[in-house]
Amino acid sequence: MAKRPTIADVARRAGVSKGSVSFALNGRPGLAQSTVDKILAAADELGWRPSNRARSLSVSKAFALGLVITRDPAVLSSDPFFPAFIAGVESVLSTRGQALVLQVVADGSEADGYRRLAQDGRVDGVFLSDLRHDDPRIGLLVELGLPAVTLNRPDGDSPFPAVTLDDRPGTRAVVEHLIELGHTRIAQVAGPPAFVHATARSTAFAETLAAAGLEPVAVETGDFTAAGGIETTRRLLALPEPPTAIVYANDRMAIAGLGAAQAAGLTVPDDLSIAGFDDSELAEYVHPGLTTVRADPFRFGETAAQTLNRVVDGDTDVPDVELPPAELVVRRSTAAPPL
Amino acid sequence: MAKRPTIADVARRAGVSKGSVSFALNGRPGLAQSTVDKILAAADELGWRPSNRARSLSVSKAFALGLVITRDPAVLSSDPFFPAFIAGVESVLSTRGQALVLQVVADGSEADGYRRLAQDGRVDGVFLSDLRHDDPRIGLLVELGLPAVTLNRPDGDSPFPAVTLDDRPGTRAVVEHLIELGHTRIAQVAGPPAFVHATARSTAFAETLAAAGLEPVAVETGDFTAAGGIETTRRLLALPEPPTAIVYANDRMAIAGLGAAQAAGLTVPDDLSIAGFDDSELAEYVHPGLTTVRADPFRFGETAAQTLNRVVDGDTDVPDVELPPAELVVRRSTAAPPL
DNA sequence: ACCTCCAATTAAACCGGTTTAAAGAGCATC
DNA sequence: GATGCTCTTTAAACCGGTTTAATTGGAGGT
Repeated sequence: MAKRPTIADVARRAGVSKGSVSFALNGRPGLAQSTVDKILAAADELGWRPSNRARSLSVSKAFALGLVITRDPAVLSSDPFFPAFIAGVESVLSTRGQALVLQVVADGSEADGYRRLAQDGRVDGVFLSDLRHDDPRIGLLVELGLPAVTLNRPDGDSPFPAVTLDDRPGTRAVVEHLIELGHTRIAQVAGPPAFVHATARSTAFAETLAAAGLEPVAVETGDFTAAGGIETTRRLLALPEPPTAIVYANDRMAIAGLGAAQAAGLTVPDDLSIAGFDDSELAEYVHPGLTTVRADPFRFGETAAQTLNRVVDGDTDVPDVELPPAELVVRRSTAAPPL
Repeated sequence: MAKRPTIADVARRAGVSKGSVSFALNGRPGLAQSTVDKILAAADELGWRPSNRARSLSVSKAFALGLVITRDPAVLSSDPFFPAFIAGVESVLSTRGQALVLQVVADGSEADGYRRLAQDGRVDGVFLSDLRHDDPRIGLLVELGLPAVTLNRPDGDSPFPAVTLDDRPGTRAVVEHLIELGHTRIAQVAGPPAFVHATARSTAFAETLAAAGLEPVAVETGDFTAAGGIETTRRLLALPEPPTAIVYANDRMAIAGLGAAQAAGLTVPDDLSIAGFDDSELAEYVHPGLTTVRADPFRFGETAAQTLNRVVDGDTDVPDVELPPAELVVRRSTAAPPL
């Protein structure tokens, strides 16, 4: 376990100064090509890689990006979004020698998470996920001077670029699909209205129905968890005139709702049609297969990382990026309503 | 956005030298109490927090731990283990001002992930999850000189402490539960035999059956994914004498298997009993609720982080830690076999 | 042969902490 | 009053890079 070589070792071996090694490594002009070659060869022979720690200190950068997620079971426990999103982020970071730093915080104290990342200088920028209406984190990050990219577009002013994926076309497609099947009594289980993406799905739902001259049987507000899916579904099924189709704001609630309907003695899709949102792994494999909307969280992560890196690199006025909208995936959980 | 204060600012304000400030901060003896108070007061007034970067450089520590996970959809996509595990890890790290660095790597190239974390000096230690038989990563980490803790006990020699959760009692309980219900034709969908925890569950399954004088109808090897759960279940149901109960090595395969059975026209549990492993969120809410085994990944993360930190802190001979075994959760997916 | 100018290179400061060796202060001892 | 000893405190080196300002050497011009 010999100590790793330092820049001084390389300099000595190449017969030049530390500064020249630094120049050669960073491809800065002003060095003769022959010298550059000599230095790179020496570095190679010694297997030298510059120390991140030293570099971090002298250039005041962390070479890392941060993601704060809440420990809230609703978001954390089995959300299909984050793992794939993170994989997408990493696919970008690994090519640039950057790392991803995770902060998991207690529900409600996300601010502390960002503050910690900033004060410790652990990261050069952060991802702002699960954007809320009038999200206080935007102001916080401005105050902390921490670059960021928002996932979805905030409603207020924001100095940060946004990477957006329009949930509305997918939701619209689901509703239209149900209407085409002949449904007129359609209900929704929405997500918490505090979230931007939850309300986007909700308004798209309402607007599509309205465009067809229909109105929702009922709209229940869930919390994106399976438990919430059960509870809201039970309420909908207990209505004097229950819906013949339910549109859920995510797959977890939909799969739980499917279970609730079956537990209530209903057959899906004969008695009740059910649609989700996400196309999570299990959606395809439950019985009946879940009609849902397919997003691409991996690509979301990839794009978000690229965008954030442009900001971090000092690019001003990085434009928002719009991802291709999620598309409808029709499976067996939706069919014509009972007669 | 004034620049953050440095140790020199604090020293000037307190009228002492940089060194004294450092001593005071780290609670080292040799300073008069009055001086310590004066320094801490000055630090407080300026809102000074030592720079992690500078500290990292001078003490050659990263103040961070690392986790490498594979991008393999089988492990990544909706594994209920990691998010909760990570939350547990963070609950420890956040109190110590440490960070968690994530590396997501392409399937099969985990070695690169660890190598990168080590060479970049990003972390002081790593978690070794999803331990395999004769896991090559152990040798790699020894070679890299990177401290680690293994999740489960490796079969070969290992210089690292292990945090273990015995899967066998839980599996045994499931099988005994099925036997008590009257099942004699029990099959298993195992995990990939390369994984230590997969074979632990498999041997416990086989041994418990054998102890009751039974033998498995069939053992299929799945890959922990929902798709694999479907496929193996179909094969089991197509046997000339199909099982009356199937024990799955995780919930994802079990839930998919449940779907496959229902799609084949069977009623669970009347025609077929099904049991999973993990007690993931959806287990409770699918129909019928899944009988499974409840592990505690949060606590696993917590304990692993504490243990790894002892190693990182230079404690030699940190003992292995055994977590309380997972326990059986009986729901509606298991019942007496059909007559 | 001398001066100028430019390209290539280097010495040294710097980032913000930690740590070691040495200096200084205060007091008892002889 | 000099010596020795402990208790505090400090100056300076160090971690391993980056960056700026200064230096060197050689080519080109007159």
